[in-house]
Amino acid sequence: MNHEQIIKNISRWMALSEAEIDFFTSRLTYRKIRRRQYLLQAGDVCRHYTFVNEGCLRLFHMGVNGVEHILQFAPEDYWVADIGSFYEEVPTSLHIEALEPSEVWQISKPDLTATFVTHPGFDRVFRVMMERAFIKLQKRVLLDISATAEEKYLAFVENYPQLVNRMPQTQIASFIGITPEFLSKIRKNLSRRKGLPS
Amino acid sequence: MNHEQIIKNISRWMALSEAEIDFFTSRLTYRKIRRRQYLLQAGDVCRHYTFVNEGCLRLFHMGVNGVEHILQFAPEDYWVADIGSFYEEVPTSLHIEALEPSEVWQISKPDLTATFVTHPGFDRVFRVMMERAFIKLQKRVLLDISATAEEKYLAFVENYPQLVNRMPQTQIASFIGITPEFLSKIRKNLSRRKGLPS
DNA sequence: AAAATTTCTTAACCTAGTTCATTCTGAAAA
DNA sequence: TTTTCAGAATGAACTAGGTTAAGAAATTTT
Repeated sequence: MNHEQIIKNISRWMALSEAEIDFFTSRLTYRKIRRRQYLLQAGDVCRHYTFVNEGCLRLFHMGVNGVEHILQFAPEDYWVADIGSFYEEVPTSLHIEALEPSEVWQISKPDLTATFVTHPGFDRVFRVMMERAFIKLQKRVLLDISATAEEKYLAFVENYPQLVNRMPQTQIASFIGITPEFLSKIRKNLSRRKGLPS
Repeated sequence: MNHEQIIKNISRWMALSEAEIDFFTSRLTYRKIRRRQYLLQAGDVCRHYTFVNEGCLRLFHMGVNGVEHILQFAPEDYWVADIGSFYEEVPTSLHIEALEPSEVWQISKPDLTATFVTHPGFDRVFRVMMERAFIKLQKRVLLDISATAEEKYLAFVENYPQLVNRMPQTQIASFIGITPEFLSKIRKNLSRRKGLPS
């Protein structure tokens, strides 16, 4: 429960003074979360920005038919929130759930706003964080509209190597936008082509 | 060639003082662009943030086979840039091209940086702009991984009503991620189902 | 206003990916 | 050690969407 990881994370984007770090960390809350526990459910307002210190969360949408689509995996060192719901304080249509027992830091909107007001440097930190997230998402859109399922899977393997052998295949399929059955086929093909040494 | 539109655009996110507006506008450059003219080509570094005052641009990717995929339409009142290339000053893999004769405001990275440094309020403006863009893009990802081609088209009609009867169908198809032939089918189906009054 | 080019439509055929049903596997309970 | 249960694999039948090609319509250019 120390701040090391989260400070390292935000310092990536901008040098921060002691005072800034102290102010920010004093506003954080630490939470342990059980597997399957929800941090956000459709209909709620997203009240916190969440930083994952350990474990893995997912941000997902659930269709009328009960079909789930994963918008974001959030393993260690990732931020997750429904940004629209958080800033506008409107009900979300998404869910955030722990896929593993996890530990997170959270900051509420009032506390984050206070941080922005008293230490404007954080506007820049969060601007740059948004830019990175945007660029990543844009690459994903390009894949989604242009690539085959196999290409999308290979891109996933490249982008989230730490998750490939950690998440059930059904979750990965739900992130890529294909059925688990088809992902199974793809994987078989790939391993057949590569040839598994005895 | 006055600043009305662009000032209105950025003021949406935050109240700006006279001084801030003056500083910012003094850094802007106005350009008229012919149809088909490129503002950015793969291999170049994206040197400007571009605001569209009139006309319409597109940000797109061109695959090896020559197939184009549109990441963003930028009609009046939109901003467009390859954000990654712009901030990192690395070569882009994207193109920005005018789909119509257009008129734009541009700001270079040095000028935008100067703006951030002397008037930190602009960090907030651009953070909020990024957030909006991110939210929109996240909705698009959800559609891309979950919806049928018809649903994607109907969402496009809802999101860009001003473009539906203004852009060639082939561009719309390239944004949605389907072939123009199939979009033709979808449109026929829709108009048949709706029944066109004599 | 003719020529040239781009865009749209249609239709026959093709395939990547889905659906559904069944079996298999392995880890956790008990 | 057996039972349970979620996840993974397999395969057959199906369908959304792609491909190709050719002609018709619309726009741009001259």
